[in-house]
Amino acid sequence: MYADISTAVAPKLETAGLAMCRGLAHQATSRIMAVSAMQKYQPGECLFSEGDDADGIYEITGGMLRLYKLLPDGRRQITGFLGAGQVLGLAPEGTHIYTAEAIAPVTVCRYARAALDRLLDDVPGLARRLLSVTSHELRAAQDQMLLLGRKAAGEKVASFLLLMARHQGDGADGIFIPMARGDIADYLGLTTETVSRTFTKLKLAGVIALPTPNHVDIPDRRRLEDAANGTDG
Amino acid sequence: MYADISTAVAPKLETAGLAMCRGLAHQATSRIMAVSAMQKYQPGECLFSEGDDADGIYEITGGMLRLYKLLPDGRRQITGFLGAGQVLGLAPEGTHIYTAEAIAPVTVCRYARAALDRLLDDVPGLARRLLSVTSHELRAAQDQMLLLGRKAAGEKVASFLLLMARHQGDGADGIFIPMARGDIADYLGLTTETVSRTFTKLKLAGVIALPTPNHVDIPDRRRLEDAANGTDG
DNA sequence: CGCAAACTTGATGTTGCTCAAGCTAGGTGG
DNA sequence: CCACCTAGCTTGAGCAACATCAAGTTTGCG
Repeated sequence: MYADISTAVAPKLETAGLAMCRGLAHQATSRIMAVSAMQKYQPGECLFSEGDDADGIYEITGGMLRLYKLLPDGRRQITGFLGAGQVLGLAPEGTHIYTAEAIAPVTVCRYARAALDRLLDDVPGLARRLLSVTSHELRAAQDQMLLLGRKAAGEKVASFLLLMARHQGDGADGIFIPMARGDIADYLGLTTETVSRTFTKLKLAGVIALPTPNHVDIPDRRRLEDAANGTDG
Repeated sequence: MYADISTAVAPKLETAGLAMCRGLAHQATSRIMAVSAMQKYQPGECLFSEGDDADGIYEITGGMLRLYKLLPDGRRQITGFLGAGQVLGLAPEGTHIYTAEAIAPVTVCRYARAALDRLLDDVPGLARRLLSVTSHELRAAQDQMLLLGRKAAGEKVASFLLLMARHQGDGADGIFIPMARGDIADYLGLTTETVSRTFTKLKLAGVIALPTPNHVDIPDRRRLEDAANGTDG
């Protein structure tokens, strides 16, 4: 009845090519591809961990993964969920500052860091491309700080659902939630129980429908947006 | 008895020059300086606001400012405090995503965005320099997400004090706090009252001393670090 | 000296966490 | 094909941390 995870979370890889090379000349593209390799990861597998040497940069071509940081006692903060077309692993100090782990089966294109670094001075537009990637990550991080520091549970969950909807192309009412409640909780700074209760409240209020725990229908986008900003009752 | 704000928060501008040009050739430096201008802002004045066209990039040469985002109902999240040597205003979509406002009297060097953008393809190393700036911001943002989402009030305040200490050169025990309790609260996702009470608790526990509300002494750095990670009792 | 802004402290309230128990669906083996 | 088992989700009851509301107190400035 519903699409399974592997098809649902890898919706639309641009047939034209990889995001890393978007807007670059053909010759630049082929030089970049020369230092790349495709890899696959199963759910639960790590691409790299916090503290590892950052010797690779990755672009996701399919699937979904979570990025997170841990405190010494095991508390976890998920800093982002990444899907097809997104780039990760650009570490400033040569060391990864978060762990990257597959949620759904992931395929990535891996670029050797040292080689890419050498191309940086050489390939026109590449640095600008990477700057754009990092700036977008930064923008997302700042939105998330506002959410974590100042939004109430209901607003957090509503914001999360809107993010997922936007991420899945905004077209249909129905969105697929590939991650577990515990992952959502660690992303929003809540507990599993609070996330679950908040889903139930939104359902009872008629703002969303939950045909299965992993599928959310949004009959009225506007009401969800109000819930996300506290602009509702 | 204590240094006033203007001297205390502008400790050590590299005499050699501006951070923007760090590591660049002399000729590159002069081309960058050609598109720059010095400006001053008094406490409370805005360099730019969330949503404004991003037509300038700024480097702080002295003073301190706060960056923040607002929710429609006025709740505020401060995403960072910036001091001498830090760069801001690199907006991905041509629109600023936060407001930048002076806390202490600020002097900045402003680079016209369009001009700097043109230099990007032209001046070797400049793109790399900006990439490094953005990557550091991103790293700070991710640390802050962990703090906002998963740390308790005591851990948040202790982390903040360590950040301030690091920022001020780590040398002496005494650090100067140029911002108000309300600013600290909006940075840590707390209220003014909770910040104040938490200072008092740390003082009573002997972890810090508070000779004035704006001066903190840290007799034992290690204990404060434990408090910041929840590694203490 | 008086005022305003910022800080501190206290009393009370609410949100979301903790602990604990059922529920549901998917997968496995008889 | 069905019973069982497990992992993840949901629900409930009680509680703790932090917010809110409301005074005081201190500090710097005109």
